[in-house]
Amino acid sequence: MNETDFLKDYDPSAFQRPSVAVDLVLLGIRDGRPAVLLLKRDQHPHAGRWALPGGFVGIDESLDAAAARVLREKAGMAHAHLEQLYTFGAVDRDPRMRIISVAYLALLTEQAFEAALRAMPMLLPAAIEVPWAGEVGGPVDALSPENEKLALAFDHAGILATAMRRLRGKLDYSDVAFALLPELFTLRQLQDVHEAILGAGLNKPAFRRRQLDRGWLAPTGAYESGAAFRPAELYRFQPSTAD
Amino acid sequence: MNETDFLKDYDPSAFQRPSVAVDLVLLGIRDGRPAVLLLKRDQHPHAGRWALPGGFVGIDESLDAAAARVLREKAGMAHAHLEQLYTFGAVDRDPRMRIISVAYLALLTEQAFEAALRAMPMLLPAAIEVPWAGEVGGPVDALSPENEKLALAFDHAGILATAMRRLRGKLDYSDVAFALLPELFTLRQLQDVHEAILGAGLNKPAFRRRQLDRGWLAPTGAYESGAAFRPAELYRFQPSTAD
DNA sequence: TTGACATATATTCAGTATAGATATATGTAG
DNA sequence: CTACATATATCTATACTGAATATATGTCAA
Repeated sequence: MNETDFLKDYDPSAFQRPSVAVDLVLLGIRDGRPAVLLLKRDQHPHAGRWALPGGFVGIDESLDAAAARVLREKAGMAHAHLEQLYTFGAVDRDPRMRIISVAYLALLTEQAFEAALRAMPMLLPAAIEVPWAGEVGGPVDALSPENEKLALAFDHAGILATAMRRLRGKLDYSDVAFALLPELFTLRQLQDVHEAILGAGLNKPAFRRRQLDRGWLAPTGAYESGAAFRPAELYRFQPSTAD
Repeated sequence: MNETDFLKDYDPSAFQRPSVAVDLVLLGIRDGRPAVLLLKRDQHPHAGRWALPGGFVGIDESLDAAAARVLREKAGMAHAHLEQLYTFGAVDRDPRMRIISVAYLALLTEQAFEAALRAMPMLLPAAIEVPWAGEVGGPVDALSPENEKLALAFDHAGILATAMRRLRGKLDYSDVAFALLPELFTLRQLQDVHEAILGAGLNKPAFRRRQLDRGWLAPTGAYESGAAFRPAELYRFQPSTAD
């Protein structure tokens, strides 16, 4: 910004500022499908619709800190994989006033997802249905536990679609999948996560090879228990030293 | 955001709002290297340092519209490939006041880059030096025409590094490279753009094959002229119909 | 105690893509 | 007309991928 613009701004009444909020896509895998945690709006506007948890950004609070605070306040969660997704700034996205929303993607393990549901009973777990393949695609649907399409508030359907595109895009060149898994996991669990996000089956031996060759998987020597068949080895995610 | 938070906001004096700005990374290829257009700051803070062109977002202006306006006002340009990059929201990124900046990446053809320099003589073309390979990396440097490292204002060095990471990441699965080329171009020019952005040489026959197999290149039957050797065929970018 | 079973893990093989090297084509310049 | 620089085409060895097959290892039920 240049100085002329800035000087105008020194007078707080010179022009109006938009409000800035963060909205969280709390995403996990549930019953083999991607799922998101939603809150029901009980007030105008969009009363009765389902919304992503969010909150305004404090004047002395960074965006990342605001996202972490919303995670704490709305999902009762101290830590999660949090990454900025996209900033939504259409003028009329909120009919009340100008609100710019910085969307964050929060990735939850299955345990964290269920813990959030217990801690905050007003949260609804909604399965995400992605009706397109690959990474280029239009809207997605959020389904109620009864498998009915949910009406989302504001532009939150668009935010959700952006989250799924981002997640699919990053899946095979980044380590995001591990943010959805517990500390110890089997290769089958890792593949299940990939398949849930991609919405497609994968070739098992090829998947194993690629994952093991990546150098991110540290075998633990321990094995899963309780299965009615040969138990699989448990692995741990080990961030690459080469990075 | 929930209603409690929102009601607080109905009273404009209840809490302060941050200012929201857009900053543009005006990027082109110059002398075979990626280059960015910068403005010298003549006022406190960071007086004498070089900054990305930017401007505040109007209360009735979408983020994309604000970016397009800055492109027009600061670079004298009606159109360019514009995409949102990342939103920077550290509390102390501007010492004067709280300003959240939504960074945009603007891709300019070589002609557009030079036209901007002519239209706005205060713009400085700075070569970008990326001291890392691949897509994961730290800071980058902006070099003056005399090849000296420029001191950038605010967190703009970080924004520039984010832009280069994004560009490298998108290069081979998206069509961004064509935004840096004129309407008609040869395969050699396309490869030059890729090599400039990646900072590395590429195998020529393999590059040609991959590009031609993608289905984005429409041969025109016309050939370049004026070269002291066999002229190459001119191609046109044709967005895939399958997408 | 033993064999059926379901899954993990290992191996193999063919088809495909890729990098790199080499060969050929085609314009300008002297 | 020939040298030359580059475009374009062809070839080959290698790596990767998907799919099929074989073997290992636990639980469970007869």
